[in-house]
Amino acid sequence: MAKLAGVSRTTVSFVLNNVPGVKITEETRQRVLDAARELDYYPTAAARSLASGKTQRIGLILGEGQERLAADAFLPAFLQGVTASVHRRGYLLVLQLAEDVASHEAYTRLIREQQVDGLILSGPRSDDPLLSELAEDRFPLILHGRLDDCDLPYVDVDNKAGAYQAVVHLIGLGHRRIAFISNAPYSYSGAQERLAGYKQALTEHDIPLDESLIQKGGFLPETGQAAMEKVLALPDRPTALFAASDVMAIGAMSAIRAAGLRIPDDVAVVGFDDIFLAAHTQPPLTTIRVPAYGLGWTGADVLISLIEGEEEVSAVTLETELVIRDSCGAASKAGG
Amino acid sequence: MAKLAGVSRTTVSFVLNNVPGVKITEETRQRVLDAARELDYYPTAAARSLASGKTQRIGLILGEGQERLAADAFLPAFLQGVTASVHRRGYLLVLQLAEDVASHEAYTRLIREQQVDGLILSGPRSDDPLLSELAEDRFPLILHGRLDDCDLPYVDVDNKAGAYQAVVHLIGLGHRRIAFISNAPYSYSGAQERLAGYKQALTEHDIPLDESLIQKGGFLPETGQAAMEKVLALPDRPTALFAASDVMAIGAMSAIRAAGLRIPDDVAVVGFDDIFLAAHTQPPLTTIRVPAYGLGWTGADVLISLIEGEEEVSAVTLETELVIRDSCGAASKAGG
DNA sequence: GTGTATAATTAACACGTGTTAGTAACGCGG
DNA sequence: CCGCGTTACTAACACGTGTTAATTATACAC
Repeated sequence: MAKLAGVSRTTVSFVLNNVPGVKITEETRQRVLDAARELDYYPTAAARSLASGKTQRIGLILGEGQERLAADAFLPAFLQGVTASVHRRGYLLVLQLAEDVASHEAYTRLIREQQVDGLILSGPRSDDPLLSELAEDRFPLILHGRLDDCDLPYVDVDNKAGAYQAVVHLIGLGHRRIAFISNAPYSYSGAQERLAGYKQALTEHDIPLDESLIQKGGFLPETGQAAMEKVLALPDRPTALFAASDVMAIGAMSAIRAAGLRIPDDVAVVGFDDIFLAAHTQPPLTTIRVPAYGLGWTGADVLISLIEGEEEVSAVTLETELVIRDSCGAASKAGG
Repeated sequence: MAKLAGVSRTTVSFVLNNVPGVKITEETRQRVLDAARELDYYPTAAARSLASGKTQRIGLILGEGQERLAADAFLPAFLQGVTASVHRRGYLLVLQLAEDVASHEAYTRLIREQQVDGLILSGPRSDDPLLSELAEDRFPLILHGRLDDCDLPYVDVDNKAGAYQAVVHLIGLGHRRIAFISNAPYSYSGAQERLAGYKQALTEHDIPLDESLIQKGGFLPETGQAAMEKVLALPDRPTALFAASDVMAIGAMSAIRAAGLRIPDDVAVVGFDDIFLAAHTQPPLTTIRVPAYGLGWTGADVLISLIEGEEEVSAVTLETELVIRDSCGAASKAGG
């Protein structure tokens, strides 16, 4: 305690916390600050938390299974955004991975032990009863990824609009038989929304839906490859593919090459995510850019605002951007 | 407090913590446990920390700049390993990213505020004075990545042996002009070690070193591409490339294709890391597999052992593994 | 000078747990 | 019935901070 150096102790607390409504002489204030600097004083987190009831920490729960996480080229930028925001607000980040978010053990401890002031929950499940319970308790909670039958605040990218954008681009290039490979099981709302965007684009351009062109993908590139093989085996194979993730696109491109077809001449490809390797596939991948950093940053920022009671935010949706490279054929057409 | 439900309060602490050397009747023990279960009691972390002096948390500092992190296809598996180990030991993980580990603000707060019991420091810098200071204070600290002039315990992969393995493989396929592209600036010990392995392999096989074949890479694929372009412009271009990271290999492959050369026929390529996309490049990449999960797991495990005073560990080095795919030409040679 | 409002500081309590020292209950030999 | 050792429990203190209420110093008007 820095009281030894100065004169008081309560005063130290007032000075260091800049408590409003308390008048301190400029002289004593300086004396306290000097002493703190000399002793290299930092208040003990545990004591502060105990007394104030705030931890100055938030938790990030990543509810992704092993395989999804391993193939998540997205996480680094997302984490970067989260930590940047958290750091700016003077908080710390507690990270927890869970095989399955629905297994409560993952975050009940964090909440019940009061390890954190709030949570970002990535990959929520609609069948999680604890979620509604937390919502009732008004525990500060932000979802990363929309949840249909739930009014908890969330942060997400506009998946449907992004997919729509991608497919309209392909339609604009003259394609009418466009295959779809999902980025994940449809229990993930993101997968549903990207499919919805695909369908909307086709419908609005009077192109009939062909269920045989719609394939399920997973997280690993192999699943994209397998899905594409099925589609290529159809009697009337598509001239274009919209893969709902870049990883799926990369797997699918392996299948297309293996079938002896050229990209984009025989099959045009558009992906989703714009992972950092998308610019270095063969050919470079046209894709929908997702602001991973921004998602993380916003999620943390909104959560902390919620914790500090500044505002009442319901939901934030970030926009995507079409990045045109070579795999869709637009570049060569423009050139020719 | 669950004392209301039972009879005491100190007893509750004894029962829940299973304090050794204290005898409790089986009956009261059950009564306490029942009450705890009924009230869904969890001890408050802050109070526990304050009283015990332990936080049951460890910190992970990632000292990677923006660009490196964005291109780190490695982080997910590493994090998975860390969190799995941390969780198993009943700890929590506090994650902090720092543009530069040498900027102390990144972790002084964590230590001084006693937010964590120990730290894993990734990407340490030898010019960091605080490191030796912490070493003297005997603050539990594990480095991820070796540091030459420092005797702090570390966890790392055997970079030199891995590189040696890769280059010997190429030599075994008949190559004698083998280019090298580093995975990072040489201020990173890992980059130095991989270069050392390359040199050792050549020397042991009586192949003279050609400095013009040794190029500096960075973190982004573009740097690998640029490095390869330089090498290909040489009058006597190499027949093989050892890229010290898969990301460099992917960038280099773009350059090789752009030069109208075939892989592996004209230039054989071997990478390093075995990121999850390595199996889906064109052609699939032969590479050195690094146990990212194991690195994370071991780092956390060793740190916690250190914290709990179980053992005195100095350093752990994990082995790499050669994964043969198509880009080195071994497969086609075997087939033909 | 006296009373009163205001400014500056501090004493004292609270936060919820771990832990040491001490007390009450019990058994048993004498 | 007493004394002593063992067992089962608890009272009381400690951890380091935030915060309210009380205390002392200062300023000002009459």
